[in-house]
Amino acid sequence: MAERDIEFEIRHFIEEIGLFFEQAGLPRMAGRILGKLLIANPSQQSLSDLAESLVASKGSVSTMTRLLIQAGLIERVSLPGERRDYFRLKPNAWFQMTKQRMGFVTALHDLAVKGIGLVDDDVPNGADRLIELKELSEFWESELPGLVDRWEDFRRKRNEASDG
Amino acid sequence: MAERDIEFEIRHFIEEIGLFFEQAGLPRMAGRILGKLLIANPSQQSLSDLAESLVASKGSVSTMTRLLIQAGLIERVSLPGERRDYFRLKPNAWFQMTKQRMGFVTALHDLAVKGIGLVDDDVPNGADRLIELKELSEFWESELPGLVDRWEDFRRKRNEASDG
DNA sequence: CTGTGTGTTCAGTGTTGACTGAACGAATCG
DNA sequence: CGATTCGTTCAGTCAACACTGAACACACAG
Repeated sequence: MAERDIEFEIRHFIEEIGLFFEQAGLPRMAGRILGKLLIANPSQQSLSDLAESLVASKGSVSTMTRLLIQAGLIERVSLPGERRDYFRLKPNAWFQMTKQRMGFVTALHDLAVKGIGLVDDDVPNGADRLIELKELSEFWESELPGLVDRWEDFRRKRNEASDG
Repeated sequence: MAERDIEFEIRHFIEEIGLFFEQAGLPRMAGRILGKLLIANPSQQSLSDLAESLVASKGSVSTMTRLLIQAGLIERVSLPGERRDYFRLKPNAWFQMTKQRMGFVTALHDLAVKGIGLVDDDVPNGADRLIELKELSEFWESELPGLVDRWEDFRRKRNEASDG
């Protein structure tokens, strides 16, 4: 495959990742930054690097990096004697993302409990849908710790396999 | 607590649910419909019911119910000798939602594999972030079946406890 | 000090998309 | 057959927001 084709495919890949994360609720540009950082070499990229390769304004990249840092997906890297900052994906960022989703779960739990309190006690099965919701969030809360453990096991085993 | 207060609180609850699902990517009106169906008595509501109680146009409700049906969260109920249709939450809708999220996971998996193919083989650790992504989606795929089983167990136990 | 490269902020723009309201088709009742 | 009610569709409106580009503040070099 020619150099030019690969370059084209990489741009396409970044765009796909951008669309993916847009669908997941992030601004498209934030998704593009994630895409770029996923395949970038070197793995850390400066704000100007990102702006140039994504054909975006520095303002936009600045805002989006801030967003992504706050979301815990990337981190800022500063080097002594270097004026510019670099950004790179946080290790374990993807799992972090799923862990953060758990905030949603507890929010749902609270809402469910609140709703149950509002339902008329005299109505038979009046709160059954809310109870199901509450139970689901409790289920997730009970599952999370084991999930984290098994993920760490999973990663460890993969690493051992690739090292040895 | 006075009737009027409860009514007010219920409206507020519906609004909160609406905001919650808006944050999760749905249109706010779709979230409000879910909120209404969560506490509604009776549990099935007609399009006109929903439009009236949510102070929305029938057009909007029609569009959003279609969306929610396609998402597998609600279902249409028609009765013989009844002109109007009714909508109600699908049982197990909430868990269905988490299962559907898994579609995202496989999409991510495909993207990760694609990205790995694009990374220059000569670069040491060039694809490590993509590999982490791929492994995470594989991890989720391996976890899902057990998760479903345990959720069904969980529900069954709760039901037995409340029945007996 | 000036000059250069850095990142942030912010007003303005353009677009997306949720929502409305009216027009329409379909079904039921008199 | 109207007349009525139901649900859908669609053009238009409005607000939210991603993104740009310029102005700005800061740091360092000469």
